[in-house]
Amino acid sequence: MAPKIVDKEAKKQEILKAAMRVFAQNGVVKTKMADIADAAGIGKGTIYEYFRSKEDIFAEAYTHIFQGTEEKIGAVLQSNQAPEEKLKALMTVTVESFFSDGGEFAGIMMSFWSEGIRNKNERIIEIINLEEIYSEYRGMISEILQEGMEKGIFRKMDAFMTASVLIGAMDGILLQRILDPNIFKPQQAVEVLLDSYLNGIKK
Amino acid sequence: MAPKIVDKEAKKQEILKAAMRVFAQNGVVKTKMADIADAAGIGKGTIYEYFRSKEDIFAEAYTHIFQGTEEKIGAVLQSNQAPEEKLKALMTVTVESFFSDGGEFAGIMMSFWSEGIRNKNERIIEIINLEEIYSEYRGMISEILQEGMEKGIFRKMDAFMTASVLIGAMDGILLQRILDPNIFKPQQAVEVLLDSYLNGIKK
Amino acid sequence: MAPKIVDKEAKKQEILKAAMRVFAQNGVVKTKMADIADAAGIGKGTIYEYFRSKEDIFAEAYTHIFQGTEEKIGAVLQSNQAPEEKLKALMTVTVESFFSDGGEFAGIMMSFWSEGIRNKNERIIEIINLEEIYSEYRGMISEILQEGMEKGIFRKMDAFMTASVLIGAMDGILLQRILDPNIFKPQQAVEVLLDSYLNGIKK
Amino acid sequence: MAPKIVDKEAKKQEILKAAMRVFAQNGVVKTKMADIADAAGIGKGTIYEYFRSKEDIFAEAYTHIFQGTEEKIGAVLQSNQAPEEKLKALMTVTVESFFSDGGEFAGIMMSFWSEGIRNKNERIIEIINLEEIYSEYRGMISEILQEGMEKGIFRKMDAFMTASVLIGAMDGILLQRILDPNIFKPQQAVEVLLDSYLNGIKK
DNA sequence: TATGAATGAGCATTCATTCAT
DNA sequence: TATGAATGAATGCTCATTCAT
Repeated sequence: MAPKIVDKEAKKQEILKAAMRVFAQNGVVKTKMADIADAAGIGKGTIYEYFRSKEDIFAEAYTHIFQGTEEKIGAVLQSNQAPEEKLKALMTVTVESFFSDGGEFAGIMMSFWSEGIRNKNERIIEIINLEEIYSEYRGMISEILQEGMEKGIFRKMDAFMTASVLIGAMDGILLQRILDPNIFKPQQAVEVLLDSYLNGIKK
Repeated sequence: MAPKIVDKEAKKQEILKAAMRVFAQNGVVKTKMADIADAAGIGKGTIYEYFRSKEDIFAEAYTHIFQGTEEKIGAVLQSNQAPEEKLKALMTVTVESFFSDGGEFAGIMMSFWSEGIRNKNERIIEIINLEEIYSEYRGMISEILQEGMEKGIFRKMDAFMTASVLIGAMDGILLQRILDPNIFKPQQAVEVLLDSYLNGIKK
Repeated sequence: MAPKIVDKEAKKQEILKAAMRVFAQNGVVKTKMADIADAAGIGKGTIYEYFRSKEDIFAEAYTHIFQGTEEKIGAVLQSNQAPEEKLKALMTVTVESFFSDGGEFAGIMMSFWSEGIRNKNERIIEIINLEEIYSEYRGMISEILQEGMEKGIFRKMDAFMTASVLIGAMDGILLQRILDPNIFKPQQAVEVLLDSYLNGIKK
Repeated sequence: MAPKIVDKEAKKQEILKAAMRVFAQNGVVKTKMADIADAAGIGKGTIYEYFRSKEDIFAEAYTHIFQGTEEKIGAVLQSNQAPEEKLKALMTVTVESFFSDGGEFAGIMMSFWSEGIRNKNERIIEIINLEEIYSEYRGMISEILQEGMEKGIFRKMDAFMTASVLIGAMDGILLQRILDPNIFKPQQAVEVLLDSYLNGIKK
């Protein structure tokens, strides 16, 4: 009489995938546990066998999405590319991770993002610490810029501020793209952004 | 003989201010009518003497914030400044309107923004149509860029894409600033952004 | 410095009339104090200078309507008419009192009636005791029928039951007439009712 | 392994029964969802597992009550009885359906009735269209009367008006009976009504 | 005396979570 | 382990009544 053998971890991932699909569609707040259960093709109660709460699912989804990205970014930073190329690679990886999975991630990210914003003072900050994320990201870009300045490739500039602007630009581009998926290809936007940025737009 | 004399308009503004404070803090969805009432130091029922519904308050807050900005932007566009200056003025006005009122607006804006995002397919879209807003804004900037290209000031570029990137950059800058108010002065960021953008960062 | 002289009683009646108008239109439950105030052209608070509560207005309206009718009915009963005529007069008076005032009363009566029905077990029973009203009415008709039997004009019958049936018939007629004001003239219906009743419909 | 097995249809009927009990007692408007829940011995939220809204319960209760009656009436109309008998059967069926279920139905009917009255101009009219009900009923009786006149059994009369009077009489009888359940047996009243009506009360 | 601004109890409905099976 | 029936806390909104002026 062995218990039914189920790969708990696999099922958990299945539920998580389902949840992410619904989160992306309706936003986290508007997603009901019943919706997730339906999407996963299981009963409402079953969710609680794998997750403690809705918030828990949210947190795991968040982690799931960012894990891959962080690794890829690390690889870029360790590479020997020229600062210019490194910058481009960094932004490309970021944008791509948003739109991998057919752009579905992007919608969830937006949800995380707005959730992160509105929960500035609450408990979710422990899970989604946008401030920290931005801070880290700023650091990485700053370093590349610094490296470029030291190597005489970039002109003198306020690296910190420029990093902030670059990150902001990327976020904003993603936002517009999410609001209107047909507006432009994100990858293309990154190129325009970097081209303008690197070369200026003035004659 | 006479009823208590109350400046209904003034009181309405008071409640609106209170609501905006709470919206900024907790986000629109998480704000309860009771919270607004508490913040305004009045009873729950009293709110309904001045506003029809929570959605109504939301809409009025939104209008309240954006009214001034739109007018100022119009003035910039009508001016005779050079494209370069016009671009700078446009972005400055936008950023400033976000941080007028001691930065409190910014928090609410973020709320509107994330609300606009998460409500993409619903009724609030009638009030806050982010897509439309972005579209208009893109149009305005595109025109300036076009003008600059025609006048031989800017080099040839994809005006639409560049406009998108510029808007995105601005949004992203604002977001970071809201998340961490001490990070930089938004006005300063705009300058860095435009400087880099206009002149490039490559030597 | 004499106080403003107001005929309190007159004003009270004015408010009552206004209330009755609204009751007739919307039903008692759905009528808000604000509606009554509006209809009376006064402030909400002023109503409470003349009535203790909404229920109080309801009770007074009820009394107001029935007072006249009861007097008229008393007169009929005291008259020397033949039983047949008395019966007709009684029913005519009742029906007429419902449709005096342009039929406006009828609507309120319906409201009182349904209110009386639905409040069978509550406090309003003290005000509107339908059971008692019906009981009295049955008594009056019974007596007329009895008188007719004694005088050999009516054939032997269960006076109590017949009285009940007659009253019921009248009520039901009024109800249909209220639901569809164009269906028939109430007076005409009473004639048909009594004619059938007195003579039978069988050849 | 299996969820609690519940006969949803049975439970729904249970809740409906409970609701009808409370409706009969307090009227629909005054009945709170909490009352129904208490009466059914369940939690407030559970009601919504079986009904969409309070209005829904109301509509179902209404349908529940009338379904049987309409079928029985149809059977009577299709029968080959003499007009006299048909009339009697029709009224008997109607009255009986009111007092089946120990007279509990009658109270709810009253509630429906008064609800139908007071909501003449609103949305509930879609559920309970008293005018239509009366109109149909009038038609059915008219036909029987007509048939009787054609067959030379009834004397010439205004069939429409007489039908109205008969219906009214029945309603009124029911009302009195509901207000005072000990007053008479409804079936008995119908007999008196028809006897008087068919034969007249005059010698 | 007259007023209407202010109020909070009250209500229908939603939904995350529990738990008997 | 899986389920979904059951639940009640929570929320937006209404309206009779109070009371400062």
